[in-house]
Amino acid sequence: MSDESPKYSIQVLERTNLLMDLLAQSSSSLSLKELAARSELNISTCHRILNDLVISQFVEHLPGGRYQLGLRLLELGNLVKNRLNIQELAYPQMQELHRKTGETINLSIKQGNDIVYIERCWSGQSGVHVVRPIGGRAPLHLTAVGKLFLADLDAVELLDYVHKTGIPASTSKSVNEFERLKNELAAINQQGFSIDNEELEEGVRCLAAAIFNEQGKVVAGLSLSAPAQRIQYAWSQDLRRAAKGISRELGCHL
DNA sequence: CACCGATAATATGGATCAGG
DNA sequence: CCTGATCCATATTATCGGTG
Repeated sequence: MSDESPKYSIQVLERTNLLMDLLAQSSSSLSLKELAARSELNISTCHRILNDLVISQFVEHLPGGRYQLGLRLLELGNLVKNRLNIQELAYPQMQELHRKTGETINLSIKQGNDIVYIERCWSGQSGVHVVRPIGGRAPLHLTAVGKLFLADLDAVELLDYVHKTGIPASTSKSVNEFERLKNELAAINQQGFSIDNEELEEGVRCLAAAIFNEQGKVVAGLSLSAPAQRIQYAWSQDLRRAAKGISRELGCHL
């Protein structure tokens, strides 16, 4: 998680956010004591904040005293989701790509220094599939879609990203030096698609093509992920074609 | 319009209580 | 005895009106 948030000016909001993040990171519910320990907040501070979150239903207070994220977040999340109509536009194309390749097709957008998966097309049948959860995140420089966004940055913004994150490696194949990354991004802009060659996860390769808005900015990426040996590089052209089609529907005329 | 700063309002955390 | 809930004095913070 790499969220370089500007400084909070209201402390409780920062703390509230911290508690919600802790709840989000935990797979199970957490007790007051655990939350206080992990957040390093005083137990009574924790208790008060959580109490108010329970009143607003951002957090649920389970019998037994444990806390978990509440349904209110789903309500709000759905409002946001409805706004992201890029998914609707992209979905038919994603289905088509999936039908043709048999592999998982993802749609992702950029948020801070990460990409977030917002839509997915796959079928559980036959063999191993690479499936990332919707809402899941991954660093820009380690993913095919992320590199599309990086390739769209100017030199200053790219340097800024590199400094802020330190472009850490995730596997032995990760590109974690600035020069190599820069060269790769230049190549991406030339060829119109990007590759993640087992850089985020061993054994998994991805191909991706960018979706542009009416101003010609990259707003999302269409990607295909599969076990490394199954990837066919010809698919990158299919991705490109599909991404181009979606871009046109978004009003991009390039 | 953004930025200060005094002050009212609030959050804090140690202490204490409750209950299992 | 341990965890969670509540209380309360006070340190910290948010607010709002003024100023450049």
